[in-house]
Amino acid sequence: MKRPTILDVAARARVSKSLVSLVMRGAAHVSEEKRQRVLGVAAEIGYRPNGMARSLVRRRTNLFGVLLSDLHNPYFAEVIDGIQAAAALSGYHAIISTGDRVVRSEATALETLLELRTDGLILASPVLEMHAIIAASRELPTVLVARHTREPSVDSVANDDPTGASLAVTYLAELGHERIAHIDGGNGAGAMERRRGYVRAMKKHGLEAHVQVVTGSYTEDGGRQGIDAIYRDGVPPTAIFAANDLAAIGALDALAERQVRVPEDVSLVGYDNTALAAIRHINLTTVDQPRPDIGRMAVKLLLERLAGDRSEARHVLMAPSLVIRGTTARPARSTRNARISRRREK
Amino acid sequence: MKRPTILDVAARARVSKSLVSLVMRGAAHVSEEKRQRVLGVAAEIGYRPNGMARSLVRRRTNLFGVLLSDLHNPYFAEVIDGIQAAAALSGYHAIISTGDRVVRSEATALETLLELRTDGLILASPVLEMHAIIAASRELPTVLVARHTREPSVDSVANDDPTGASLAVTYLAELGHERIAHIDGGNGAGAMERRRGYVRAMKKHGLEAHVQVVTGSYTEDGGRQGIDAIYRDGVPPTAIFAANDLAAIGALDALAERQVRVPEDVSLVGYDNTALAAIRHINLTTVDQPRPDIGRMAVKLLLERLAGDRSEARHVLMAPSLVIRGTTARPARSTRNARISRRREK
DNA sequence: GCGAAATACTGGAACGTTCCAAGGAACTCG
DNA sequence: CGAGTTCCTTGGAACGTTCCAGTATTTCGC
Repeated sequence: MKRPTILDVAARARVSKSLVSLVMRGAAHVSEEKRQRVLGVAAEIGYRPNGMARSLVRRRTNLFGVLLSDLHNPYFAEVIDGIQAAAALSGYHAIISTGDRVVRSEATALETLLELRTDGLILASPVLEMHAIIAASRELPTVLVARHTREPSVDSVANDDPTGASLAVTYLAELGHERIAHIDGGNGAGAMERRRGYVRAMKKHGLEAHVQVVTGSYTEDGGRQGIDAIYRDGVPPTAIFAANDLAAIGALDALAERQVRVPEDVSLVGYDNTALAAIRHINLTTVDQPRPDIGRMAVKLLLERLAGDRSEARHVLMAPSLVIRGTTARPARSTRNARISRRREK
Repeated sequence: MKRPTILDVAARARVSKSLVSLVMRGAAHVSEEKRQRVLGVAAEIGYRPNGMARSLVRRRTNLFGVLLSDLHNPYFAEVIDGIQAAAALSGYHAIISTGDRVVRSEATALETLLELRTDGLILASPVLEMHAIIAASRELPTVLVARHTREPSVDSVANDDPTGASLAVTYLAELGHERIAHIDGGNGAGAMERRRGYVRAMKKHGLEAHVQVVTGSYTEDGGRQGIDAIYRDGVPPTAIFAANDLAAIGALDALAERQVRVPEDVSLVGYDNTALAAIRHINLTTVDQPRPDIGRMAVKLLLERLAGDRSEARHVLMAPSLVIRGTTARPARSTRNARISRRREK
């Protein structure tokens, strides 16, 4: 019942263990006769090389460890698609682990990955403290995904949040909106960058007078609270840019309760282009991140380090794009002002 | 720059490698003095045991391999929560791999897991052929999740789909509905069982005359097509049980297009209780599967096998439950018939 | 037809742990 | 106080591979 080893195959095929090793690795310069014999015996007795033993002597596992903050976030599923595709092309495999957004369990998951001696580490939006990340990066190539950093010792790849926010604002401004409010993501990852991008874009379009940022979060409730704040006083905006899709959906719901129609009375843009946004029932205009590309880039950074091509850190920002769906439209005529009207008539 | 080994620690702490090994594993009967010395040196030079070497000699990895058909399905995220929690309690770690619903890449992912010598295998709704699964189950404890089987050599744990369907139908019947239609899941996993459960429950409530099954699928489009079929001819039902949440949402959308109000004109029940269903904007009554429990049970089955407690297969069905939200109500009075009215008045 | 080069194969030494048998020191008990 | 325990500690033998240095054997060029 014991698992057969390379020695069992060798004995049975009447060759040395070294030759079996060569055959299993597909090496050249092996006679066809013995190759067939070894392969035959291996299949017959159900031999499968022991990856642990191989890794031990080769001192590499061909494994990338991926530490995910949260499996529930469908965002990461697509990043992993990219990781797996790129890793497979170079003969690597990804093994995924998670710490459920708890620092302690994330640390033990990381520890397991390090003990396993994975050849590289991809940390996707971890809640880990930066010093733990830096410590890991000293032991093996490490890339931080979807968490902004300027740390000189660890590579990173993230979405270009300011540009994404700018895409949303620019699109709304070009539709003719001026009073564009932003429901922000509180202190969520990238929320600061999106907020900053919103403000900068508003200024660029000469709309600094209409800048309105209300506090929200990356949740349905955050969006709902944002709407409450926006409609509490003053002239309501004609367009709202929410920090992410979930907040946008919360906003959508709160707007419906207030009998405010979308997009007739107010346009709404989300961020992330999650599966939710695509649901016809929701049909949300949103900013898409190139998730698979982010995963592929993470692997590329790892491979560069492994090849020894590079020792200084790279911080890559991937360009987002706008996905136009049904929650955006031109502002109602009454709210458009003269200047915009004129411009549109040119 | 080379990673320190147990020998480096031993030399520096002036003890034998065996003692270092004992200290690192937290063994009893080690003098406090040497323990401190070893621990101190280990921390100082950054020693971390090599898991590969350990696994090689111990002939176990304390790793469970989890092969996922599809990371995009949030369903599995919660199953994995349960797996990780239960595994951690017994000193195991889960490593996750996926084949993106492609038989070929699922097979190589499985191969990687086997070469890694994981101690157990959890196959979550794989698209793999059954013979490959049986082959794997001969090499190590294997449990099949969310894929029904009666295979005597491999354990399985799944949701009790007929019971879930019955919960939905029974609830609708008790609300007073008689014409309850079912949009099925085509040949998706568990679709047959849900269909069968629907028919059986209808009979149990004396509603066999109103059984109406239309072909759909586990997608938004499937739900939309189902609605088209239902409203094509005859008297429309007062309640619809969709094969899953996605189909229910497609149905919701198609119903809105036809100006049919939910739940005033027709009640709608989904299946799976995905995050989508909970969104206030959708607020779908649905059947919940105990996902974390399914994961925990999978680990339990593995541990039983590893302890040698059991050699014959177990096929476990977990009980689902109904989550009542906003898409269900009593049928409009005009459509209720006398018999039910009488019964309700008792 | 001879030396060099290519081809085909081999045994032993790693890789970094854990396990085992054993041995010395210190304690316990009648 | 002597024999048996218990407490610490140790070196050597695995675990299952790959790598390296080498040894035959064959092929090749001139």
